[in-house]
This record gives sequence, C-alpha cells and structure tokens, in this order.
Amino acid sequence: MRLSTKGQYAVRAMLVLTMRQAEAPIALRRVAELEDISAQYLEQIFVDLRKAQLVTGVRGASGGYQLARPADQITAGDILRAVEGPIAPVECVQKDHPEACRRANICITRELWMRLRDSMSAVLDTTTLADMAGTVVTNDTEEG
Amino acid sequence: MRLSTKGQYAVRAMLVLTMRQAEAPIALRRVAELEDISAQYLEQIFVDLRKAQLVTGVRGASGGYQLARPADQITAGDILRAVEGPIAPVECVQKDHPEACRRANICITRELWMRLRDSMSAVLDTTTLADMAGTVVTNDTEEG
DNA sequence: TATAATCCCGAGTGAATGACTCGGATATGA
DNA sequence: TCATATCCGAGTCATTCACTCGGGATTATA
Repeated sequence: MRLSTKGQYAVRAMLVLTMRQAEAPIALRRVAELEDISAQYLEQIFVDLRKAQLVTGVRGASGGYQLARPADQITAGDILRAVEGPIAPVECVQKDHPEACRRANICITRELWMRLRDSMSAVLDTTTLADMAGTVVTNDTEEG
Repeated sequence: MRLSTKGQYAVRAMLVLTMRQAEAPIALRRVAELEDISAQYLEQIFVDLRKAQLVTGVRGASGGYQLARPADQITAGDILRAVEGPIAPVECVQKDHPEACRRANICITRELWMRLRDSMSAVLDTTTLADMAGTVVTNDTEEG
C-alpha cells in the first residue's frame, strides 16, 4: 500500500515548478538538483507529466518546463494518475475498468475497496498544488 | 498504490471464518477451496494473522482456524496491518516510524501524505468483519 | 552559423518484491 | 497408529522499481 518514488518525485517536482513559477521555464536539471533526484529518472517522470498535459516542455537552450495550467487547477490526484495510473487499491474498483470481475455481484470485499478508493480520491482530488504551496513557511526548498 | 493479493486474500479468508463461525474451527484447506486461493500461499497468510492474534489455530485432525475475537472487534485495518505492515502511503508518515526523515520539518508534501494516510485509516479502522458480513445478501461464497 | 544547452525517446539493468511452491516437522482426534 | 491438520523455513520464477545509457531533435545565444 505504498506510493512509488515516482509518484512522490512527481509531486515534489511539480511543487518546484509551482513555487518558481515565473516567465522563464525551469530546467529539469535544476529541479533534479533542488530535490536531490536523479535527473535521468526525473526525465522519465516528466514524459508522463507532459503526456498528461500537466506540464509543457520548452526545447532548446534556456528551455525547461512549466505548469500547463494554473497551480490551483492541478491536483495531487492529477499528478499521481499521470505517473502511477488509476487510483484504486485493487484492480476491480478502477473507475475506468472495462469489465468487472465475474464475482463482482457477490463480492463482499468489493464495497470496502470502493469506499477506500473514494476516501483516497477525496483527499487527492481536492488538494491542489496551490493549496500545498500555500502551506509553505517560505523556507527555501534546498536541503536542510 | 495497489494492495497486494496477500491483503485481499487475508480479508476474504477472515470473512469466511466470520460467516462460517461455529463451534468447530474451519480448516485452511476448506477456506482455500471456497475462495479459490492457493492453500500453500494462504498458509503463509495465516501465519501472519495468527502472529497478530487475529485468529487461533487448532492443530491436529479436525483442527483449523477460528477468529480470535468477535467479528465486530476485528477491523479491515487490523487484518491489512497484520499481513502488509503499516498503512501509510509513504514511509515517512508511518505511525510507528522511529525517526522522521531529516527534511520532515520543511517537507511540503508530508502533510498531504498524512492526510491521505488518515483518510485511508478512517475507512479501514472503522469497518469490522461484522459490518462486512452484514452486507451480504446471503449468497453462498462459492464461485458464481 | 557554430555550439552548447535543453528537451525528447527507446532500451537495458540490477535489486527488490510479489506470488507463489516444496519439503518437511509437530500435534491430535478417530 | 494413522490420517488430518497446523506450523515452519527455504526456494523459485516473473514482474516491478528505480534507476542508467546512449543517443536524436530543437533552439537561444555567442
């Protein structure tokens, strides 16, 4: 029942983009340094984030990444779904699941997993990057 | 963000014990048959459940397993913690975690993970076996 | 117009985990 | 005594995780 580092890194990286939001895009390498994440691994993560249209990449020298939407319109759920797939404790309660398993109608545990999924979504889908950035005590993001 | 099959099997197995609760203990092999789970794998799961004092094993012929407490005093959280460890989306927000990570005080994402953890616990720790068994429409547990 | 900086992309890798299996030892009711 | 159980440690095989490697395409800037 653990989040992968991919998910954690993605949220942290998105928060860097949020807090350093300016005219100029910020380079992946810079994000990696600030958050102490392997740049090459972070690259893969940004591929997912870009495909999910959460960030836009600017190529060429002095390029980088920017949020694709305002920070109050991107939730933690958006980010996690982009890099980790559907938020569901078990496969049979995925929102977009094509077919239910054949014991769905008699499955007692299914209701539990649905309620668990919903309680997770409730937190993740209502917490935006702006919310999170707002809780910061204006510390630097650098290592402490 | 997926539960392992171990956790799912554990809950299903405990529900079998709940619903077939009688004088006699029920054999592991029977539970495995009813729920279509590998008996040898289920054995490992019952080791965890027994160590967590959620079930008691009765050895010898016509032995088996029983709930160690009434079904309304065992929660889904008890079961999952027994077989999967602490319920926490990331390590740094485990309830029994010995030391916080060194960036805990400046870590923005930590609060999100704590809220996520709490929302998960809220569901899992308030749902008992009795609750779940109560929702059943008196169908047989056999495959359908 | 070089050139360095940057994003973009597919593939590979080594360790860890997940989901089991195997082979037994121990206890006990019939 | 013997079949039926729980108990227990170890082994296996596939998958996933958390990266690394080696390039190609694009673009500001010197």
